[in-house]
Amino acid sequence: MSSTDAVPTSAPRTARARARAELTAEITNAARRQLTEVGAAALSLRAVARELGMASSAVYRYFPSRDELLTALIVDAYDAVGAAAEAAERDTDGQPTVARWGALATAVRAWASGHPNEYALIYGSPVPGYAAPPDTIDPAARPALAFLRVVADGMARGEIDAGEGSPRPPVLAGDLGGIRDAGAPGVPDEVVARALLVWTQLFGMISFELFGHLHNVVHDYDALFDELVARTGAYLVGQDSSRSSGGRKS
Amino acid sequence: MSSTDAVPTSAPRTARARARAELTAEITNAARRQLTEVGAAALSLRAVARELGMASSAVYRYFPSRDELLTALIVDAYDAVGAAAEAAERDTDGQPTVARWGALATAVRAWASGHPNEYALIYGSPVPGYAAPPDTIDPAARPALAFLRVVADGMARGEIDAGEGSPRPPVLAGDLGGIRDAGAPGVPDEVVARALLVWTQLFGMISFELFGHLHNVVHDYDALFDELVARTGAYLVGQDSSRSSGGRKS
DNA sequence: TGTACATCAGTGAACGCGCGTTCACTGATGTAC
DNA sequence: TGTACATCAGTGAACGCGCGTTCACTGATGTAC
Repeated sequence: MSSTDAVPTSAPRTARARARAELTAEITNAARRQLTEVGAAALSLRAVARELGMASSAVYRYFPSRDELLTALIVDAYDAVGAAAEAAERDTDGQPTVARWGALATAVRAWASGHPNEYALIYGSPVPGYAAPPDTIDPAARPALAFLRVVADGMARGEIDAGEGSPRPPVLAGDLGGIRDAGAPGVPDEVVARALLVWTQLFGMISFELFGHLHNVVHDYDALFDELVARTGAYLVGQDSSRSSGGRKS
Repeated sequence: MSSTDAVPTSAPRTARARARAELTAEITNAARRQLTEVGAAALSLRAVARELGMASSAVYRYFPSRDELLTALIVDAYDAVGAAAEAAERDTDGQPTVARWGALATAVRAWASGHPNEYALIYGSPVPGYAAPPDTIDPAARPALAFLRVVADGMARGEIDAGEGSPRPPVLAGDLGGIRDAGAPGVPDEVVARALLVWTQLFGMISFELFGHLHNVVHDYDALFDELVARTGAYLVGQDSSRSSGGRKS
């Protein structure tokens, strides 16, 4: 889950290398903890150093600047949701598409609820003055790619009713085709469009919940989530929209 | 559009009062401009004062603290989207529900695109260390209430097919009922649930666009938006989901 | 209409704070022979 | 295996910065009589 895991953990030989790997992880952990308390924009190198009981200048042996530390946190966060989504996808292999979608959506929401500030870091407002470097691109794509695998799989197994496609402007068809090429082979435009709809709905719903836009309006967020996920699932596979299966999870 | 408009603008008698109203507006304008450049978390009283060429201490004659200035900006932003949504609702009076939904959604997105930092301020991550005071509650509800008017109106005119309701857990039914009571009289739970789905989808889609999650994936955001809004419109009124009307706007 | 007093707007200096980053340094760990 | 030198980790002081907020003050505007 930590960015240092990207580098193979296979027994760093020297004591120095071992200590370095451990301290790098401890620093990102402390930063993550600080994120939880104070939010992304207020994350400070000095506070992290303080929490670890070391001189603030020492942190510079591990991260060349505050922004690089932020980048590590962002990559970690994307990797964490990505891993959660991939696990849900893997664990439901062979199950009906609607169930797989429900599991994946629930996994994303569970991660978000458990790590609200990390969720806000990657799916909320961009951090002012921070430009995400290219290293974040691949991790950022992981959750969506896991989702597209569910869609492509459902399509291949004939569980998704693509209906009769209606004409779309060529630019849009091009974008939808690009998504198909990137991770949903064999999925027609119609279904890619549905996938985009339910995917953005998922994040809109989670953001509304976590950022307080349903405060005093919704009281049982679990129930609402299950209801709407059942609906988006039905929509995704092309079932009649007015038939909402009340399939509840755990 | 400015928070000072809440106080009746009806000719302040004394020159002092007039000057005070003007300067208060100038301060929020400068703050809004700063927001555009630097984001919410980095908004600073001193920078605002600098832009207006006055001593930083002078700002305290108008706003007792930085947080109060932030609150004014938040209220202004909600009022601005709210006004845009209400105008769309009003201007499409008598038109089909799907068209009204399209106009309202397009108006919200247009405002968001034109004021990305204000959008991020109210619909993005919460500002760390800032707790929204009760004054923000009413303005925050305006866009949703305008939307619910469209739904209630469509229901009353028989344009929305409610289908046969399926059983829902009592807590959820209670929440949906609360929404009906708050602004959608006569709208059955089934349709309130659909409204929640398309409403959260709208903001998820806008956030993905503005916060860069579709970067290099989608190239024609207008086309995608029109496509998905046509779909959520059809879903809202209970039309067959696989029939997407290609209704494009302006 | 004119005067005396109260209210308010704006100034500039100062407070204490935490921040990111640099630098010369000490001592420990690693490497070459 | 032992020594000599190079590399690295961590320290503590210092830099310059911008921030929110307070305070005693000056001068202008408003109000009561």
